[in-house]
Amino acid sequence: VAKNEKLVLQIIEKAERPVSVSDIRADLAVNKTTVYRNIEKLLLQNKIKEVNILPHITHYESADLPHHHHLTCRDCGEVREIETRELEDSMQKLEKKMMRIGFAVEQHNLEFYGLCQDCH
Amino acid sequence: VAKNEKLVLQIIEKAERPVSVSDIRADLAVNKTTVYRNIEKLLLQNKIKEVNILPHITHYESADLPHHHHLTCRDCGEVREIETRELEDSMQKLEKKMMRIGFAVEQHNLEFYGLCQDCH
DNA sequence: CTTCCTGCAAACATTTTGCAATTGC
DNA sequence: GCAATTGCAAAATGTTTGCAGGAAG
Repeated sequence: VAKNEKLVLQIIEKAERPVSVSDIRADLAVNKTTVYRNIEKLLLQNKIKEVNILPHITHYESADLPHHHHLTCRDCGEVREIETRELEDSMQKLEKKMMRIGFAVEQHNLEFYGLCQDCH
Repeated sequence: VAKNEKLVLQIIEKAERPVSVSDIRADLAVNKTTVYRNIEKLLLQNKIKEVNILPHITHYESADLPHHHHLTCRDCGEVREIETRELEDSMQKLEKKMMRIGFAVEQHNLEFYGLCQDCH
């Protein structure tokens, strides 16, 4: 396992919120190409996941985290993880329904946007 | 109301699935800057909505459509609208819970990805 | 005449690719 | 020595901005 691959993974795992490529580069003095390539490897190994907490900038988080979704403040950008246990039941029912119409759901992406307490 | 603004809106409204800027440009021979600027106006007037059916390419759809979400095939890219009425109840409960912890949810974004019948 | 709209070129941001140099077994 | 990893420059996308010309009222 290459050194930078390990370092990129560590940065993603230790962060308390999803990180972007530029977040990683702020912590690790390597070429951006190297970052992208290591992210690709980590995605293929299912060690990290892509998340879309904001349009146009892909963020990544550890794949070891329990299933959850995000709450992002449109003002300060704060990101909070949110438990959606109740929702997952209805979600699974829905996905089974989709299966019956021939669509095999592999993934869902749920993001909440709004204003946090401080910005409100 | 400018001519191109109206034309962009018509393209978005008549499409049966969310369209990207390049989809619009394939139908309308105007500069890309014009498309982006008209989209911005239409968003401000709440006539259209941004949707993230795929990473890295913003799509738009009419804001007149009833609230719904999308099912996107990762192979052929087919997009289907999906009723999520059951889900919206649990979703609203969740959003009220978030409100109680001081987070005012303004929007949620829910996308499903998988394989359609043909690609399966 | 004045405001709004458009096109063009250039800038920007994110991501990808080709190639040559380097590292590590 | 060979395969995997890296850096650099360049390209490919998607999006934004400044400016000048043209359309519309």
